[in-house]
Amino acid sequence: MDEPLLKPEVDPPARVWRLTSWLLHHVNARSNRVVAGHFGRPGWRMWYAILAGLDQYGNLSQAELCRRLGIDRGDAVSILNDLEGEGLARRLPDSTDSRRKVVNITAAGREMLFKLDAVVEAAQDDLLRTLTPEERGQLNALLRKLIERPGADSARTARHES
Amino acid sequence: MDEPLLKPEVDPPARVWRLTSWLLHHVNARSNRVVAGHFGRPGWRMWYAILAGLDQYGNLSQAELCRRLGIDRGDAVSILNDLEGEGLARRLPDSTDSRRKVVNITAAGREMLFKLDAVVEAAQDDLLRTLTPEERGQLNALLRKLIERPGADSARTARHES
DNA sequence: CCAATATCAGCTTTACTGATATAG
DNA sequence: CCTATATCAGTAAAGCTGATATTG
Repeated sequence: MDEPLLKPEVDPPARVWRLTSWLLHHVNARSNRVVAGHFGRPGWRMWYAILAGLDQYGNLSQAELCRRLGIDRGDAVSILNDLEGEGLARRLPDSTDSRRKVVNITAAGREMLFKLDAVVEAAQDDLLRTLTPEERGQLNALLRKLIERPGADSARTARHES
Repeated sequence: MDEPLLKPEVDPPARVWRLTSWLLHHVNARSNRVVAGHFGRPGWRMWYAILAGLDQYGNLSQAELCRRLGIDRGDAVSILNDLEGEGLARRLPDSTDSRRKVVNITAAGREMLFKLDAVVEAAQDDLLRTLTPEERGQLNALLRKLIERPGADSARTARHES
């Protein structure tokens, strides 16, 4: 959990060291490894995203949930199978539209979500260890600025604490 | 090349929107897509890294090259096959150690490297479109700070223009 | 007849692990 | 005998595409 991001013998060429995309790639790779290491099995990102979505929005159809999360409907199926298999989520038929299945989170699912909160939080601390709190805020703000489309509702930055 | 990073219907839960790792993941995914779109075929990252390494360091064994770049030796084999097949790199036997093959870049390889410079540069501009030059510099500095091990030679930040 | 839903099967890219023959 | 090199084979995770039966 404390391995260096770059092994000491690594010495990236100046050309790649200049690139935001190269830096992003490696920092991202590390953050993936760190969280995966804490969680102990693969798929944590989707688990977390889906559980978080169910907790926050609740009672959506699978398709609608996936649209909100920006993930593939096909991929979600097998993950929801796993989540349901472990009693973390439930699929119920939609009474008003029998094509749909309404998904929601269970009590155990909420527990898992809290556990994942801690895991993911620890991973952030690990990843951002070398940054001051101010720098962490800056980084998040810059990354959000890259994600937000130019004319989008930027009130969310306020809504969700910076 | 101008698609939004997040589709308009996507509305990430507050839990993931807080996470540096989630933001990194998505920004990184976009930068990958953008560069791949410009380049037209997969593998550009390794091509670029290897050509850049060969250009900057030159005349290294495959293993040493991979160590410097931080990539897998096995993966490099097939990419070097491609590069050699297209006349962009050459493998020569090492006269002092017949286990080794010394790799170097060709004139055509350097041309490809310049072409990739432009491709990758365009992708950065595309990706960072919503940031001011100052913000781009900040972002790079923060990402580098995350990569650099605490006690490492931080002169490289100076060496390689910020 | 067309569109949306949930599901399944398959592919691609990237990274990693392990085995091998050869040579220091 | 042990280590390093180049190579190859196989695997796993994540993302994406396309097809299907069912229902609105």
